Order: sequence, then C-alpha cells, then structure tokens
Amino acid sequence: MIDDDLVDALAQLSFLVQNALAEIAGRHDLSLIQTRMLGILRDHEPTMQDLGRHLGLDKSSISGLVDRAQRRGLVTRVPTAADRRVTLVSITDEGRRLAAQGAAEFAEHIAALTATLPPDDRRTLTALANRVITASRIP
Amino acid sequence: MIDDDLVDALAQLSFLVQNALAEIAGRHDLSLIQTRMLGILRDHEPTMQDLGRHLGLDKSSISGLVDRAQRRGLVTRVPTAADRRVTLVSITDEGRRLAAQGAAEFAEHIAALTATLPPDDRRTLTALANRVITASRIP
DNA sequence: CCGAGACGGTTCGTGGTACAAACTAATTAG
DNA sequence: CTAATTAGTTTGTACCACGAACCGTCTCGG
Repeated sequence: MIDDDLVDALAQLSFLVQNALAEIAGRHDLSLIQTRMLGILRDHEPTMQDLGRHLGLDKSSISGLVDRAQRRGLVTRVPTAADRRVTLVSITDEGRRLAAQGAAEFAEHIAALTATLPPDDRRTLTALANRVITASRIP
Repeated sequence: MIDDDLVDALAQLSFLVQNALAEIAGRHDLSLIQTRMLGILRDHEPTMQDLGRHLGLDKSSISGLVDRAQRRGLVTRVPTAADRRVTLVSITDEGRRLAAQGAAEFAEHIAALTATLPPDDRRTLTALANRVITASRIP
C-alpha cells in the first residue's frame, strides 16, 4: 500500500483535533459527547431518538446523557402534546452559553494549529477535507 | 473569524476518522484506547508509566487497561530485575495479530474514503496534514 | 549504613459512557 | 377493540478515567 503516509497523517490529525476538543470540553467540565450534544442542540430541538441517531447512540444511552445534562441545567425535556410518548430535548440558555464558548475556544485552537499555514494552503486543506467528508456521505 | 470552514472541516474529518477507528476496533471487541495501546506495543515494550505518558493517561488508568488486556491474552506484564518496582508491558502474539489486522482494516477504510481524490490531491492532503501535525509538536 | 523521602504500581471509590434486555405508557393497525 | 408497534425509561454489566490512599522498592543524605 503506497498510502501508508496518508493513513498515518489522517489518524494523527484526528487525534490532534479530538484531543483539543476533549481538552476544551474538560475545561468546562464537559465530556466530548456532551459537547457534541450541545452543538447539535444549538440548531435543533430533536426527539430523544433523533438525538440518538445524530450521535450514533442507543436510546438508553441518550436517556442517561440527557439526565446528566439536565441535572446540570444545560438541557430540558419538553413533552409534546401531539404524541405524548415523544419528548423533545431543548438546550437552555446556560447550555447555549457553554456551547458557544466551547466553540469559540475550539476555533481559536484550530486557528493556532494552522497558523503556520499560508492562507492558500488553509483553503486547500479545507477543500480537500470537505471532499473526503462528502465522499463519505454519498455511499 | 474567516476560517470557520476550516474548523468545521477538520472537526468533521476527525470524527470521520475516529468513528472508523472505533468501528473497526469494535469489530474485534476492542475499544479505541485498547487499539491505541496495542499499536504502541507493536514497536515498544514500555514501563506502565511510559505507556501512560504515551496515551496521556493516569497510572491508575493504565493498571486497569493492562489488567483487561492481559485477561484477554493480548498483553503480558514483564517484571524487571534491575528495578523491581517497574514492570514492562509486552504484546503477545495474539495481541500483535489483532493489532496488525486492525491496522490493515483501518488503512483500507482510509483508502476507500480517499479513493475519490486523485493521487496528487492525496499527496497534498498528506503533506498539509503533516505540516499541521509537526506545527503542533514544536511549541 | 540506615532512615526519610521519592518513586512505580495497585487498589478503592466515584462518576461518565455504552449497550442489551425487560418494562411502561401511548399510538396505530387490523 | 385487541394486537402489534413505538418512544422512552430502568436495570444490570462492563469499560474508561481520575484522585487518594496504600505498599514495596529504591536512593540519598547524614
């Protein structure tokens, strides 16, 4: 296989990014998964199940995740009248605040990581990454 | 910040790679962290503490990690005569087999993800990723 | 040389994460 | 109107991670 270098580079890069994410989350006493959840809830008010689908988690895992976030006031459960089985998950102001702050710190961290790259290279990297991402979604 | 796109692209790409890693690990009933450990042990026979440093884990976490891997016959504890406090962690043949297989599957997965990129672009992506990685190590 | 402290690992207690299986309440299908 | 399905919760198990307390083993200063 010629592309061992690519494999290594992408693996290491992913750890770099994930570690940054985890470190920033930890700064606010959040886990990676909680941060991801808040990120989703910034733009959506999904059902438990939809949330689970977004995060790739079992419904029982979602129950616990939402429980803990709710206990900390980051999230609320909203019952629905139409179908009384389903409950929506909604982010609170406090959760939104945390999410925004984490996102900002993360952006800053990535900016620092890529500061040595000239703007053209940054654009190229963005474009290539996006090509890989869209390629992964089509099949 | 102009580079929101870069931030998003790198974050998503990292999840793509990590999910692939986790999925492949899970196929062999391994966790991501166990896979990382085996990957390290392929080329090293470190002390508990060194292993912890490589993985960024507390020594108490390493004890448990090695316990579980040892129970499954992937790893052994090797006492040292020179300093009877330290114990080395050594990969077993079975562990090596699993690590090799996982690495192969991962490489294949990445190859599939990047199959749509022409070779030149793959090389560019590798080079850019490596620039970011080395940049992160120097400070 | 020997006792105080440093060091490497383990153990224990706590809490987050994840799943599967069993369960409840509500809805929908036949 | 009953039977099957669906959304979510609960329970039990296992992993992961940490800090604090602990046990042997070294090492160093006096």
